[in-house]
Amino acid sequence: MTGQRTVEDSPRVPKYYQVKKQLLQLIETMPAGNPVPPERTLATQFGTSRTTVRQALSEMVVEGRLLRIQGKGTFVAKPKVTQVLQLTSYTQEMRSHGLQPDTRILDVGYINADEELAGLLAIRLGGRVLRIERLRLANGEPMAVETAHLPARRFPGLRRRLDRHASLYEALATVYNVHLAEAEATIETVLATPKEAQLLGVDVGLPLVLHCQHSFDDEGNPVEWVRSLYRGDRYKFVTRLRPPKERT
Amino acid sequence: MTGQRTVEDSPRVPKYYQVKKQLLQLIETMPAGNPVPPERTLATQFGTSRTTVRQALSEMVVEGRLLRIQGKGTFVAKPKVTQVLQLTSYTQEMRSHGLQPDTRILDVGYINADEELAGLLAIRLGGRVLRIERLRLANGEPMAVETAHLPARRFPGLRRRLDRHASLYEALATVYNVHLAEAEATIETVLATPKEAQLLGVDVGLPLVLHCQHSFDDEGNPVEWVRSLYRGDRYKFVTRLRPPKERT
DNA sequence: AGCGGCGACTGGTCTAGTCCAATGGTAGAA
DNA sequence: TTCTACCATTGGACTAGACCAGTCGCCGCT
Repeated sequence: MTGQRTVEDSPRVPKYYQVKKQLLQLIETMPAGNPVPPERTLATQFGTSRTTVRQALSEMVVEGRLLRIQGKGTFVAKPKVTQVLQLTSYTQEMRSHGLQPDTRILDVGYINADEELAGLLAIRLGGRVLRIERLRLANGEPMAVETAHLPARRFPGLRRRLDRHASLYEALATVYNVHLAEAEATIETVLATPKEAQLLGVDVGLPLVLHCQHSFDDEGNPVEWVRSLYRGDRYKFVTRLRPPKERT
Repeated sequence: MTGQRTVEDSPRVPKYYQVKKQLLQLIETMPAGNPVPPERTLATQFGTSRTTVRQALSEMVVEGRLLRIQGKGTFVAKPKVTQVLQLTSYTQEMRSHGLQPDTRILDVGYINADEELAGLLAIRLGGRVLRIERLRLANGEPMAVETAHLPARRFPGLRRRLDRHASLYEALATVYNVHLAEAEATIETVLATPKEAQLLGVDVGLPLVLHCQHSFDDEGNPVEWVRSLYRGDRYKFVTRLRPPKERT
């Protein structure tokens, strides 16, 4: 008996959390890729319902410790990828991790800027925007979905040139002599919609990291606005911090 | 009838996700703090089980759209706080949002550095480390749990001086003439343990943002290592990005 | 008036199922 | 040998409950 919890000391620990702790011990010494016993087996072993086991497993999936595949089983997951928050292309970033990058264009087209997008890209309301939706993979595995928005007028013919360059940033530099100098990015937690889940090969509702980046060239003009969704179970981000600029 | 999903086009949309979409419409025009109907009522209205309703509600809680309080009800949540990723004190940060900051010391004590901590703080293995665990509140509401680690030898008497300064950083500057110049921070998704959940006033398993910060003074010496847990439903982070330093 | 207890109501956890969807192996047919 | 169908196994989603824990209002007693 663990004894009753004290009112101010020990929080009530749900049953599934106890199961989670036991599972953490179980997989502690397992290498990535190692199979974990099926849910129904674990439920029998732990003397609990399958729902309770599933809850424990789900948390471990969210935290990137396990990988669950419907019809196949549950496996110990690979370590998270550490992504540096900086202005660099996805291709370069993955290569620096020794991973084979790949990009699939999901959709390319022109849209008209609404008020928000017009403000972000410093174009007029209704102005033409090139929208590029891409799926980012590493070693064949989906890692992120990105939707970039660029002012069409500033980069004529960019759409046709996308295939000829290793990355969008390279195309901007080579063809238009535009170099990204700085960006402002926001990061927050969101959950995978059914469509995003399908693209990323995860279950609906998995926590994702929403990263919105507003990039500027070296003259301070806005170049793009990119909305990226990263798998929260697969990524860890790292960045440098400095003190705030002094107020004058 | 919505028709069968095409294999490559439309993902299967779970029933709870349909419920979620309806709930999003329901709360769209509601101000923060507005009560949402109880789960059992919603289950009857939507003609579905309470579990299915709960799943939809849970996702909206994780995303920071709803706030659920056991025994009380479910309410439309306040907008997320945007936290700038920079070297500034919590107190200053919250004030800049027009929020009333408050800090409660949970635990202060000395520990001996293990290998990792010794490396981080550039002290010898087993060296004395001041560990400060704090709960951060804004307008009386828990927002984050922080555990700071500083080399005890470098800052003698710091423990006794904590109460006399508005923030730890101010104490470091005033008493020891130490100013933080730069830090390296990692950010990743974790889930609230029972203890963390209790401290933050949330349910076990709520996604949190784990922020680990390794700070240095203007001579490049390590000053602290801080592990912070922010509520993912309450925070959005913003930062500035630059290109990587050129390789020479 | 203040305090405590009780009950109604709310959300949190768990059980025991059932059914659906995805995976992969095996057997049979071409 | 190759392809297809079937089946067993796995995880995903959902139902109908039951029980627990927290909140708050109301009523009765001091």
